[in-house]
Amino acid sequence: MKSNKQTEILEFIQYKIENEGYSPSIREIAEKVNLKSTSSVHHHLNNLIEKGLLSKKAKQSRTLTSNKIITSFKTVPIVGEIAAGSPLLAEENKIGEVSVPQEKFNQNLFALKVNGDSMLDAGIHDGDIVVIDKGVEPKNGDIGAFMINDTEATVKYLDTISGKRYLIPANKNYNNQEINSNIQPIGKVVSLFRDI
Amino acid sequence: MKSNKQTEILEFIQYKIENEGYSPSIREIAEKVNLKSTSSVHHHLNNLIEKGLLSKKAKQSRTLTSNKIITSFKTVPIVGEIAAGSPLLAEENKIGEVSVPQEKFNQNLFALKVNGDSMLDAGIHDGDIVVIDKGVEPKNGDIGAFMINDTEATVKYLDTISGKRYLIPANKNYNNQEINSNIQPIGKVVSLFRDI
DNA sequence: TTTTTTCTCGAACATTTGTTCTAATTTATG
DNA sequence: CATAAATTAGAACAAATGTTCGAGAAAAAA
Repeated sequence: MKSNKQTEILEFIQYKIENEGYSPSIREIAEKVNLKSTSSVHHHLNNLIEKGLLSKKAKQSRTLTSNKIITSFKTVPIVGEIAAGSPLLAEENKIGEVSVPQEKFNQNLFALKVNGDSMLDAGIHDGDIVVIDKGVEPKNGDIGAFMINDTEATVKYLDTISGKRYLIPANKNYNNQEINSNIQPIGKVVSLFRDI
Repeated sequence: MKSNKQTEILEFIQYKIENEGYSPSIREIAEKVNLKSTSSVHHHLNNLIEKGLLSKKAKQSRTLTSNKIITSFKTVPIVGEIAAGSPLLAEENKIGEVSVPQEKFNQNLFALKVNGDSMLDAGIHDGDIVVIDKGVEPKNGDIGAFMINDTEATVKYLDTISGKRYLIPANKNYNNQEINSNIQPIGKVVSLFRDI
């Protein structure tokens, strides 16, 4: 039976963290929820911590954190057009971010804005954002991201046809491209985002 | 010319906030970046604030916030298959979550797992997650979510053909469906997620 | 009602923490 | 080298903040 005051306190803490970017102090909480004594708040905080709804560092100010059980997401940088020579993964080229479930993938993620319609038949449209896992080398049948001549990035199917490996677009207006030393795999495409 | 120390400080603050959930104190920063005096840190903090890279509340502890321009995300529930009669938007039916940029949309968002390939030519595949804005009524040409007979949800194009309004699939194997009183618009499809 | 538990208050205390000032040190500049 | 500017250190101070204790008030239970 969670008391009304404690709900009030919890919600204020969450509001404050989300909107101000830092935890409220005990006195700020007291004022907000109309408690005259800091020890009253202290009491409720300990209660909330026991219930597992809050965490804090002892004797340190403004270290309250909410333990709300939500899926944890991480942000992934979207790298824009790739200028010749500039490293693909540099944060400097960031044009945006996407948010992906934290557990799902490892650390080596980045995103790329798709240019053109060469993968249209795979449901990948111009302007879509694809998330690429650098830690996974694309295998036959996978959709991968590849670097061409160290200047251009492209997203294509990878497959082997009569012993030779090709980048294969999902659009009949484009041709297969045999893989040579100028083409380096970047990673596997694992996720896709689209604004409609 | 951003000094090395200041970069170090900025990165530590960002790291701390992201991983611990709250800002470090000045003394914690001093120890981390090997400065013996709190005033040295104080000096650099003011510098970073002048440059617009940081914010803080004066005389209040642990209120440092990074001004890094990042998109803020919110989570949206994914509602699964819709059983007859059960309300579509109930959190109880949640089978997952997606994360979308906070500013972009209003509050009335939920997500739906796409069943079937009736929108294949629009690049919407079986198993994709579509985000639906309940606050926006789909107009002609939009992709919308619709409730049929209060039991089934579907995602289709909406358009008017010779004066009559139709739900139009993006797949030639499916037929248009004239809108009658059994079909209610839920909202507009605004975003799409796919795991590949 | 009586008893018990929960909640609240007030005050005092100990740390933590931000702030300020001056001087020493280092680094850049001419 | 001499000078100026930037960086760092040290100490002291004031304010903010978490913590604790005892007692009273309110609510719940017996």
